[in-house]
Amino acid sequence: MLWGMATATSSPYIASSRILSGPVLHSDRRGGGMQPGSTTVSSGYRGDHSVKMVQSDFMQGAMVASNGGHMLSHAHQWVTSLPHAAAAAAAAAVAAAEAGSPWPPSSQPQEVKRNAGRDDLHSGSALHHHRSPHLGAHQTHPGNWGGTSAAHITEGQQQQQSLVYSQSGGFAVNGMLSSHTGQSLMHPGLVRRESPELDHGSHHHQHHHNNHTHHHHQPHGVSHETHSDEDTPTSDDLEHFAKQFKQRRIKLGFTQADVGLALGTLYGNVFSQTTICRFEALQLSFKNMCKLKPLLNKWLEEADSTTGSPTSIDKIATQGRKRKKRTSIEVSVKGALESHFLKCPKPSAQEINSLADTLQLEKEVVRVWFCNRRQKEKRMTPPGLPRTPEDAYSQVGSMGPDTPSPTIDCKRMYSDT
DNA sequence: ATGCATGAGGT
DNA sequence: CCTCATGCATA
Repeated sequence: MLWGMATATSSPYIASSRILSGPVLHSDRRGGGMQPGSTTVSSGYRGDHSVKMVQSDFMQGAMVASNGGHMLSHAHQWVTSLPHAAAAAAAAAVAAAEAGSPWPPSSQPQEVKRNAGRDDLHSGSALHHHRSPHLGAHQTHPGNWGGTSAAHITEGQQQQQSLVYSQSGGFAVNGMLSSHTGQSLMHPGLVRRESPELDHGSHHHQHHHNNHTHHHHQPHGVSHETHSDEDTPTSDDLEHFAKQFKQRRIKLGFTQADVGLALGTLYGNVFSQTTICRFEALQLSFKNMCKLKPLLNKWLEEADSTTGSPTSIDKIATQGRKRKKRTSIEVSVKGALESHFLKCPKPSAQEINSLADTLQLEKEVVRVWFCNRRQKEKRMTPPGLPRTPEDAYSQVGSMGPDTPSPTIDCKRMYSDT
């Protein structure tokens, strides 16, 4: 009954009552209209209307509905909503994860606050974004892990939002799921294709992250280094965890997609392969990493405890709405954009306009490109970091407060798979 | 594994 | 319009 309202309110993509709008197309046109022969792959949508629905969307919708009752207002051009009865296993959200922990050390103002899961022992830090969450020792260098530290990011407006998902279903929680797609259900031990770097926590890979988020434990409580806990982890923690997580995951024979799905059935939040992948590669923002860690950690526990649990899983439908076809930007154009980005990461609307014009791209595309580019800049692991097993470059980081890191570029790296 | 995209929130 | 969390679609 939780979705009672959802059904009522219904949104384009919710399969509440059969709204079947069928392919209601609007003459698409976003921004400026595409140029003929431009790089963009024409065709805003393809003609396949598959009936799909993403749980997350569903949930979100439901939530919104229950919360305020207001939800999306505009139908999208590309949307082709489809009715679909959904049998989801999710419910309201209690959630609470008040996301809030930003990078410990960073000039960027952000609230530091931990979720109210349970313990919260920090002494009442006044938590005023202004250094020292609880230990305030650090805080120096700018933000940015890979040092790409663009000096240009001369501003610091960063906000954050809270996510309100998560819920513990009182039901339908059957731990692990293994997709019998062909690679699950194996036993740890013989799986794994090749993993040069094997376990053991004896290796110390100190990365060059200038983030000297030293891990000193709190004045009281938690004092284990095997942080599997939930205090604001240090980036070191995260890195280690991610690494370990990946290892285990692989050993257990799960794919990133499996995990994402399991998380959904397990805790209510479904995640895509992409997200899991990015987590493992530390390509998420620090904050985001912190938020996901606990979940993945739980999964891990469940996973190996359930060793061999043959719960079956069902592939729920995916995708529901039509997206604008992904625009492929030519390399040369990308180069141009890159250049501009270096000069000015945040071009004004007008600059974007002219740029778009010059490059013959839709304004929107350019705008989004910059947004994505900026986001990328904020990820923990600068793309291209010697993340391969063989890394181990002990480059010893004595980098202090500021890491120049001139090289923002990053080269490819080939790894397995 | 990643590139481009969508959307919720905030200004 | 931005930031941020996420993910479809792709290379």
